[in-house]
Amino acid sequence: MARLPQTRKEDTHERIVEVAARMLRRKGYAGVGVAEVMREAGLTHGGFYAHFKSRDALLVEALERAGRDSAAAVSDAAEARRAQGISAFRALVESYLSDAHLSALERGCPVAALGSDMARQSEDVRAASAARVEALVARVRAALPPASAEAAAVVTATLVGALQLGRALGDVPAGRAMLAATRDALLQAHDHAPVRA
Amino acid sequence: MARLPQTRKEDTHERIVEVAARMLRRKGYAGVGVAEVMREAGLTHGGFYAHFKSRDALLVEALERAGRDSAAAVSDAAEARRAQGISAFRALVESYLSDAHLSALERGCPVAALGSDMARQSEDVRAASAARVEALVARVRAALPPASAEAAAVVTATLVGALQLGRALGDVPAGRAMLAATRDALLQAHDHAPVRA
DNA sequence: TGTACATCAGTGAACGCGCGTTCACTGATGTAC
DNA sequence: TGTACATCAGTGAACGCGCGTTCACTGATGTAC
Repeated sequence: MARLPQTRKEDTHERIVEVAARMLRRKGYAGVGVAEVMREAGLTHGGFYAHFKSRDALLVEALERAGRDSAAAVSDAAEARRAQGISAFRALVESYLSDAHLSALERGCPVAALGSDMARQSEDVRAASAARVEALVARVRAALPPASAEAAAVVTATLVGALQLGRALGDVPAGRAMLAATRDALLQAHDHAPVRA
Repeated sequence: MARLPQTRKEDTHERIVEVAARMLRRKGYAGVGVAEVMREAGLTHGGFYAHFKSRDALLVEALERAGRDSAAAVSDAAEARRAQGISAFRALVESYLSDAHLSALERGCPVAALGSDMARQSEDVRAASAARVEALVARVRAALPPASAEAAAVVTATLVGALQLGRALGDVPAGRAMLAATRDALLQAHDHAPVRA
């Protein structure tokens, strides 16, 4: 499994990125501190710059890691639903807008966790963030029937907005109501009159 | 116009809040610094605590101010469209998802500007933020035909998500395409089969 | 198999800086007579 | 109308703290012979 097993340093590097990927979603861009990341990875902050050119370089790697992990988690949940004969689109919507995702901030979708701050980041970080948005749109498009592919952007906006507002409401029942209303509307629109943009 | 014209101090207070309301949307919660707000209001930072109990207290007032101003701006733009015989819902969607709103971050909707960070704030600030979300949902509901009132939550999520992702894409044409696709889909759904959640 | 040495990952002290908050103060405004 | 004084808005220095970044170092790992 380990190709190029330059293990010592690479293992540490990966551990730092993993910690940062979670902290990034839990606390936002501004909440990721070099010292705290290193401490949570079991190291002292001095060694940080042997692994990353700058804090921003860590954020770029953490974004990619968060996107990959979250996509895998949503895909797994969607696959489990598909196995029960549910359509790909319904499986994606039900997984993304699940109560589990609502409360899984630090392991969830980075686009929902960071969306409103993306435009405020340095150029490198902003580009890596925009790439996460585009990857999410692509995943939504892949789950839509070909005839509705142009609806990918709207559906993505709806998914992200609903998860974010559901969390912002603060009250768990209110957040769940936001998700339930959005699930129903998206699935109804899809069933009765496949969305055509 | 000036009721209770306790002018000197009240004028200053209002000026500080106005500066903070813009800075809050331009730079996010973490970007609002006491010293910078005071400097931009033409004062020194020492006087801040004669006006506010804490930085958080300023944020609460700034959120209310930002919500009120942005709602007024969107309402004005929507009214202008209504005057041309357009439905209230279409007028709201076209105003909220306009290219002007896309690039008016610091004067635009605070929910789109701050959404993903709302859940991370202190209790007071989070509550004031959630109130902005609820006020936005109420405005959307008021613009929907009574039979579609239950769609207010979904539509709000879609509007906020689209504006935010449009800004996150960084590239202006790409952002505008996100808004255009969302406008089309929302208006088509509304015209052909009034959304019923 | 054992010693000598180079490499390398991580340590910990230090830097300059900006943060939110406090406080003794100044100087202008406005009231009393 | 003019002087004496209290009030009040705003000033500026200072506090303790955490930030990102740098750097001389230590001590463990691994290679050479």
